[in-house]
Amino acid sequence: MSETTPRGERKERTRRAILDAALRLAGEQTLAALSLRQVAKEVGVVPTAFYRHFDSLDDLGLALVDESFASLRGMLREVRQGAPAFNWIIDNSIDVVAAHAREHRAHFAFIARERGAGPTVVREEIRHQFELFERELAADLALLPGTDTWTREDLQVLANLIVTQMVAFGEQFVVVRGDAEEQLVERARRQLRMVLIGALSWRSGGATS
Amino acid sequence: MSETTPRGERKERTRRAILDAALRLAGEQTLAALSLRQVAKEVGVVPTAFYRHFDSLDDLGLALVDESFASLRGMLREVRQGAPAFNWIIDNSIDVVAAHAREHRAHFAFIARERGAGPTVVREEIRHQFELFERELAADLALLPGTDTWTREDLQVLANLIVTQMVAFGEQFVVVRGDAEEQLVERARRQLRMVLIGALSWRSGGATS
DNA sequence: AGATCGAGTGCACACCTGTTCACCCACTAC
DNA sequence: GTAGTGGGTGAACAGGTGTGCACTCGATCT
Repeated sequence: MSETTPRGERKERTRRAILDAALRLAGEQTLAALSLRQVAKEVGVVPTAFYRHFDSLDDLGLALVDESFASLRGMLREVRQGAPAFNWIIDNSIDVVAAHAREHRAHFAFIARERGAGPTVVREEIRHQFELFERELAADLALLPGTDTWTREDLQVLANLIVTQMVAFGEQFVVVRGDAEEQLVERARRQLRMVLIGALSWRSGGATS
Repeated sequence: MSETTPRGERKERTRRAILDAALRLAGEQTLAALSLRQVAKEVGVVPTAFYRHFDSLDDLGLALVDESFASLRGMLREVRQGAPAFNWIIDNSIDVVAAHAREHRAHFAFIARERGAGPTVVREEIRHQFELFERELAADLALLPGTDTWTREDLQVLANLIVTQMVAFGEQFVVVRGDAEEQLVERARRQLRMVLIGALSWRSGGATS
């Protein structure tokens, strides 16, 4: 190995290879069922070389979480560029999530899988990241027309509801193939519309029945 | 082992012990990361005895899924006993889910975990079971006042939305401890109210913004 | 020029993995 | 009472597991 490469570059290349291999292998099972030796073999490197880059598989898992959420944050930034109106949320955000899920399918699937199973530390980090999303979304919602009379708590509750739906949408989107995709998008759009109609008549509409 | 027990009873007892042990161990990691020998040791039985009861760990997994959903079905039956009105759905269904989640915490956690990770066959079975729930809920929703003009598809979409929320609620409920529980319940109630307000003005209310 | 660093190697260890096989021996059926 | 059934045993297998340690040898520093 190693023709004549600058040191840092070589290290970075191996690190990337490990991350990619782990992401691929975790896609077939789950991170918790993954072994250091499997990853090393997939990369084409001796098992002990792994330790030059990560302390443990949990460490690797956290790195993958970071990577995955980096692309998700990019997505969020994109969503925020639109005009602040309810219709805009419905039409744009779902398409943006779908586009990014298509592009980073492996990362989406990884998050979906490790969100519930996966090493404790990884689960916690993912949950934390989603909480951040939730807070940012709540802040955005406060800027929308019609939410003037809302309490901070109500905004948070709605944000949680929307994030839950989007997570579920992403999870299903990543599993589905081809023609069913558009169908899934249409359903998500309708659901988000239902939710936002309900939200619009929240303070004004009152109770139920 | 085996003092002087009737044969069938003895077998059933061991089977139960295996299921319980597997449920407990899976709670600490995930089913996919579980080994036959771990389970056998936990039960206090030799590894090969496992095969007298299950063909494989996947087989065991399916049995656990069946068990978990059996209690969920009991829950569903309970929810259906109420009067068919929107208010009733909000006030009852969440409490019922919470009560059952408290009582069958391990089963709920198992489903939540294995829904995303876990052996393929187990994932598919869980997804299928939730689909059945969705269909039953859609049928119930059709009986409610105000859904007369809805298409079958719209009912399905709303049912999916509600099931998604309830699954997310169950997942979070099972993770939380003590005082935060009631807070979580209150949030779920408010969210369900938002959703149903939106649903009520679905056909009548029209688009948005 | 020579010294140092550090990514990747190779070997070794003790342990855990699924599965096979022949074997008990308490229960059941006759 | 005698034959058969079947849950549980214990040893053995070929292989996979994480990790420690001494090593190479090119890239980097002085």
